[in-house]
Amino acid sequence: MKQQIAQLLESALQTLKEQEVIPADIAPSIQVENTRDKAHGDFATNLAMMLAKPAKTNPRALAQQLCDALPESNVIDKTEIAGPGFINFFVNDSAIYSVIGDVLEAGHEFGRQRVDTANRVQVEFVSANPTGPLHVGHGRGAAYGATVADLLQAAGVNVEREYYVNDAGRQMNILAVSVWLRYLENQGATLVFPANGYQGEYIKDIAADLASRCGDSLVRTIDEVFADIPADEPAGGDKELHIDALIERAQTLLVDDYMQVFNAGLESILADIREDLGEFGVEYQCWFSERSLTSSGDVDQALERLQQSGHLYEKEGNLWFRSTDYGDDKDRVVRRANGQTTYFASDIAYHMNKFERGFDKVINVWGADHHGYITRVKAAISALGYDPERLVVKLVQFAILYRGGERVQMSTRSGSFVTLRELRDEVGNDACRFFYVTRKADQHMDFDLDLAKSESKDNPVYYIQYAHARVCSVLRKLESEGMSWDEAAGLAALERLDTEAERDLVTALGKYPETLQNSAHNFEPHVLANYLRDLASDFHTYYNGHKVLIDDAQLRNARITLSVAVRQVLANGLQLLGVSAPEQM
RNA sequence: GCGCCCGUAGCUCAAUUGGAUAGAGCACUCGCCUUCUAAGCGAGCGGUUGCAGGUUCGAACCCUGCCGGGCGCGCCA
Repeated sequence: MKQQIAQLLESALQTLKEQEVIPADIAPSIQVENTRDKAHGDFATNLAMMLAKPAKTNPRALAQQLCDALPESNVIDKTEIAGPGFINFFVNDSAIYSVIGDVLEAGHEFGRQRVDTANRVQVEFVSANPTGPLHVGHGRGAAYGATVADLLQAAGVNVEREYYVNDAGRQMNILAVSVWLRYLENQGATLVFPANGYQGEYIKDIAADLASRCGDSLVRTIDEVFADIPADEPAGGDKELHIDALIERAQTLLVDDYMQVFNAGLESILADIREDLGEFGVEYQCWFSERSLTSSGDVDQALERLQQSGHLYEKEGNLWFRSTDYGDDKDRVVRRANGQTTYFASDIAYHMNKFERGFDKVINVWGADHHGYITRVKAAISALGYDPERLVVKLVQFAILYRGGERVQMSTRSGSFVTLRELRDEVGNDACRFFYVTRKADQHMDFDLDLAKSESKDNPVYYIQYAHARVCSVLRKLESEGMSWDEAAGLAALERLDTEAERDLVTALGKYPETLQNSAHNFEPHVLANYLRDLASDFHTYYNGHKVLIDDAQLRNARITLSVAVRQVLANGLQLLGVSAPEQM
């Protein structure tokens, strides 16, 4: 519809150019927008205001000339000039109402675009370190990333979802030591658990599991383990030195068996994360291992490429990347004097790998606390010769939980953080998914647990689902009353839907496809969430004032047809948000 | 100190990316069940968009400077 109007305007523009009202050499981008207020018609353009200056006339006069030059159209009822020079378009009802037939014909495909396989986009999200269960902060990234990916797919993008598994590095070694020490306890040893170790109960479960698989083959005496280890923090020492020494000791004592312990921790936690996300409706096409970047040679290759192009230099034995060439605050070390590559080096290799895999665009969903990394990663991408615009980083702020009006305190240290699983158990997957994406991602959000759990109109999830269930209910009632619905008759009688509420509802349906597109391409799921709430509201208003199951068969068929179309759009939208559309509540 | 993000109704948030009179929900006040689910609907109340300038036909949005809040500034991950 917008395109049709834009074409009419284009034609009018040409006419005025020929009449030399408007200079021939300007080519404005014609903007047709939805009106905010229906008193302004259905669509509006600001064209006259944009052209008034070059045409050396006032906007309203030019608007009139544009209107006069508009070709005849069977879609437009009338145009009006309003405000400072807007041209408002009033579309005739049959054009507006045709969307109902479109919805019913397309069904669950309505609003979706066919996937263009040439346009490959990767969405990487969550990517939490596999050192413990996901918490509510990861949950928001999961809901956001999954929804963005689904939206893009619906918008016709060939999407691949990926989880970057940080299965290398010091944190993972700390996890391995934590598991091993709990295993030793499980095998009867008494020891003081390191302050910097992973304290959670889940470590004990992994240790017990390890014990049942390996028996006592991994047992070493406490004297061996702790001999000459520097004191831990509670004993007046340094917790970092303490844990690092324990890591080294574990590797020395266990030799090849160390990796068995290491992998026991990694695999168990990864399996848990995978299951957790699966239950949350989040699936990945690829779980990408950080370790694989080293074994495949990608890290070496990436550094080699940077070396070749002159972006690396050595200083004090360390190898540095000159990221300051690309606006970074300081240069960054990629390989330490001891030969170890840094985490950043892995990140460089990882992004090189992504582009080498042929993705046109790469979207990273990061916690907002990682924003400092954007500059250096983009710098590396540029230095490797890729267009940094092909990487889009979306930052997700943390959600603050409230229960009973009180902020739920969370801290990793005390182990009192709330896991995603606990949250899902408490409020349900539907409310979780919806609440997480109902606010802009880069905005702090307050997550009201009581509201998410409440089964009332205050809860937007229930509110939308209820609208869907209501239509289902009407259809059930229809059947039990022995009445029937004739879709063709309904479509033929749409002109009977002549009340204001009905026209509003149909207009809302017509906005679904573009809402979906905007929501997808701007990576803003909240736009769709808000739309669905508004659509549900329009339907509730309609439902309250219009009885559907009436004796007038023609009007009844038309109203059912409209209701079913609304149900379809609600279902389509909810599905994209990962929320169920119940038939009964 | 430097860098990034944010500041909108009493509260939680929108605002089609520069458009018309800044909108919803909650809270508060008042109405609506003999009707397909009241898990619903309607009406009212509520604003100097943190402050001050600037850019233009037009600013919550763009620019500058303040004020206030968050985060980041390791060879950690």
